[in-house]
Amino acid sequence: MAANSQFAMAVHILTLLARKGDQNLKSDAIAHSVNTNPVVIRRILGQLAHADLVASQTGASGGTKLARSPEEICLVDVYKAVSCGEVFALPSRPASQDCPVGRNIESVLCNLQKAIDRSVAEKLGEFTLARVLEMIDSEDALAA
Amino acid sequence: MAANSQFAMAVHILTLLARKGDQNLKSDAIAHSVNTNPVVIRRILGQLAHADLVASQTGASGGTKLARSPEEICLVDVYKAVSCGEVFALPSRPASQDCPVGRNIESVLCNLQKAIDRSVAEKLGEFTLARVLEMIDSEDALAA
DNA sequence: AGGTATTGTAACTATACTTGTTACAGTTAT
DNA sequence: ATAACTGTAACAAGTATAGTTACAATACCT
Repeated sequence: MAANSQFAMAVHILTLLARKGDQNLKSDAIAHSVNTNPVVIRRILGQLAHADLVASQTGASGGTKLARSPEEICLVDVYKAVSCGEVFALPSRPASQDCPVGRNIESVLCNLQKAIDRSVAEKLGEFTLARVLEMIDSEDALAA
Repeated sequence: MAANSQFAMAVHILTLLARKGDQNLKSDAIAHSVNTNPVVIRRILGQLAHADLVASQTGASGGTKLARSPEEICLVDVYKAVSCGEVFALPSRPASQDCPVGRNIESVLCNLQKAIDRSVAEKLGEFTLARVLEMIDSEDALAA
């Protein structure tokens, strides 16, 4: 499969929007920077809008801008907006209830899953969009 | 897609093997507990064998047992054995190099990816197979 | 009002991964 | 020898992502 890169694209998109400040940015311009199709961008923007991270305007001179300041947008929010939030999946078929292990593995795995997902969320909680923007700009300064 | 549940199945399998101690367990018996096809089990066992977590014997009265004690098998090892170890993917297409954000986003995302993957690995490093076994057995004791 | 630009979304294709399944060669105990 | 396993190839079905085209709905601008 094409590995799920929506989170990466979402961060890219939000970084562009953050730089644009209060101005609307068109999906076409974003698509150019991300190097993909505008519809792919608009799909992701839809998910971000649903999470109240961005706001779009239709019509001529429309486009999208951030719904909050970059300091108030956390990468956990982005992650939750565009992914299922689960690092690994539980089996689709239930284990055998005839087996002592099968009977209890599901709840153990479920707790483990929650612990792992929580640790990802906590780590992503350490980063704001503002900080990503700083990193981008400082890398650019280094290259200059 | 069918979500990737190989890690969950691998933990289930290893728990069964841990309970069996030094005795060989057949893929058929494992498949019964996991409620799937023996070939699916053998595929995962192959990955676990490659990581030196289990050892199999072919032939009549063959099967598989742990290659180390449950105290020496960590869930990070299992995770690394059966998955790519990446919580999110980087985009397959390179970003536009004409754009200041596009030029630098990849290295920022790559560092972020490493940080997240590291935090997952650290959390999984807190659990040994022995501890999973304890959890399974204590849940069983509660149910009894 | 009318023309134009832009979003939102449906529909379709190509690609690729996971799971389940059958089949069978190779290997080992009895 | 025979029977019982593993290892693995090959294939089908299901499903997710990414890319693309197309178009209705919406809003600006003259």
